[in-house]
Amino acid sequence: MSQKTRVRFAPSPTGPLHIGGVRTALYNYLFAKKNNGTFILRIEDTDQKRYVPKAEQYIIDSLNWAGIPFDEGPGKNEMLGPYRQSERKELYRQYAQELIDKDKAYYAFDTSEDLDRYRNEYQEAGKTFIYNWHNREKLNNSLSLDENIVKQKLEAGEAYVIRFKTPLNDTLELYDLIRGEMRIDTHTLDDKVLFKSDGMPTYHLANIVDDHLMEISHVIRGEEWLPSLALHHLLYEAFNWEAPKFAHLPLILKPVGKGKLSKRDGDQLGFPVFPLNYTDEKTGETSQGYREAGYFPEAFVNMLALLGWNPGDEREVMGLEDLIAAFDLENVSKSGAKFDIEKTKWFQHQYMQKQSLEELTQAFLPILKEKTDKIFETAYVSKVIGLLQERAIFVADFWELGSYFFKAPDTFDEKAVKKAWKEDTTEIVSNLLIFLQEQTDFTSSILEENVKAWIQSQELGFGRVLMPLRLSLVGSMQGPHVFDIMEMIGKEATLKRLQYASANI
RNA sequence: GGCCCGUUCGUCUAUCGGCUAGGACGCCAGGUUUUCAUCCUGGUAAGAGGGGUUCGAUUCCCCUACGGGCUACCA
Repeated sequence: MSQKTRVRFAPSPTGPLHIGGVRTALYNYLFAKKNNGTFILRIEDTDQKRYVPKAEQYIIDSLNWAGIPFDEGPGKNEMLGPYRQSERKELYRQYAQELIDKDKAYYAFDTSEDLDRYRNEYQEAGKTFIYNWHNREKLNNSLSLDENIVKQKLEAGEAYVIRFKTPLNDTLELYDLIRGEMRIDTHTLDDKVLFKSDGMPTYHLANIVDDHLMEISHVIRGEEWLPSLALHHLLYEAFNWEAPKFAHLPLILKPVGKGKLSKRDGDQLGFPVFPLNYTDEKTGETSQGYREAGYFPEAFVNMLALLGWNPGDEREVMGLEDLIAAFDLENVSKSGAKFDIEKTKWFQHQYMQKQSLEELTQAFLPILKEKTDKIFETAYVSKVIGLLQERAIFVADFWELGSYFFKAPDTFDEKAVKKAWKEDTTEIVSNLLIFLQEQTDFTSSILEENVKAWIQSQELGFGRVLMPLRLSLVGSMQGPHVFDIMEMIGKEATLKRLQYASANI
């Protein structure tokens, strides 16, 4: 076996990749890069019933957006391909046959209906039906049937599956890089189907064959596979192949309540569970993605990395390079992590502060164009963003936070009016207007000095002037320094807004 | 039901037998901003329960409880 680190992310193209899947991909990516290894994408499309054609492209787009592209996979550096299991179909048949020849597997002719019936009967009797050594001699398979009859059935083209012949009394000592040692008694295992009657392998067979052929060194996958580890271990033994090392990642759980995170949680609690927008072709329903919700991929990746792993010190805001340098399977937690949208937003806010004005301006320009027909100079937009950046979480916030830089307020916040606009305010504002009209310099600092001096000369409180002023310019009691706003919108707009407010409040 | 995995503040986590149990998010209070937010400072808050082992257990072992996963010709 190759000494090189080779890991794979092996999703099933049955729908959009959810953030748990992205995190599995991310950990694989980080582990590969940390060890100068190769990150492989393999598409596990062995379930023809659940196959969704566009899901593969969605998966690839998601990885690219997140900044964790694969090194090897469908259409890219295909040295040990093909990387779609449907294209490797014939391969699995050979390996299934090899197991039969070695007496490690057998043909089974029981129909799904037969098995359902057995399961129901057992359940009614308060027992559990397991297809294994308990009863395989009594069921319809090549272990119980006469050799000639089996031959006849096969030649007649009767439908069959191939099942693994689980060894009887053995205690397996399994090892997981995250969880350590485990013991499993093989007599509790069932004879899993390896090869289906439709000619496709099941996950278990395809997985082992491909990981071996693709020279995978480490299998890093979700905890839902932990119960299958014993079978996989046995399969490697049956083939007489060296098994890769395994690491089972904890699951991402619902923010509230019980169980693992699902699409429903996102809908109910109002946050995305998918990296990119996804429209279900059957229902026509679109689920929002992190990208479309306005998250930066760096923030998204940073949040996911820290959900179930830590760098061993107290750093939290870490770029991809930092994550690669610090990544270690030993620091992955053993227990599931509840997803926290507030913490996710906090990461996004952190990355918002790191963005350059140029990048933010380019990102905001299209949004601004949608909101108003007026054309603004790029330099002006950049200045506005500079004033708003520290309070923004998303690029779209620049409009919510600063629409008054681009258009005069037409309504005034009721509570703010109550607080700021007293009986004598209209008179004060008309005096202020006269004073402002005389001002030739609308530079923020100079304006501030002059206006404050004027307020004092009028023997008024600052609040009685500054609050109505802000309300008139902004429409509510919020926003940056009021004199910065005046400088930005200029003298003419300032006077107009004061006049409008006086007349309309 | 059976099998497997897990269990530290509300949440994400640190601690790998010596603890005044640390950090972050959230929340609360104060400061800054004569607005709001940001920001700064401070505060709140945790070892599931019971047995062992040990001079000493959050840390090791066992039991119970709880949580999670699997139990398909799905992955």
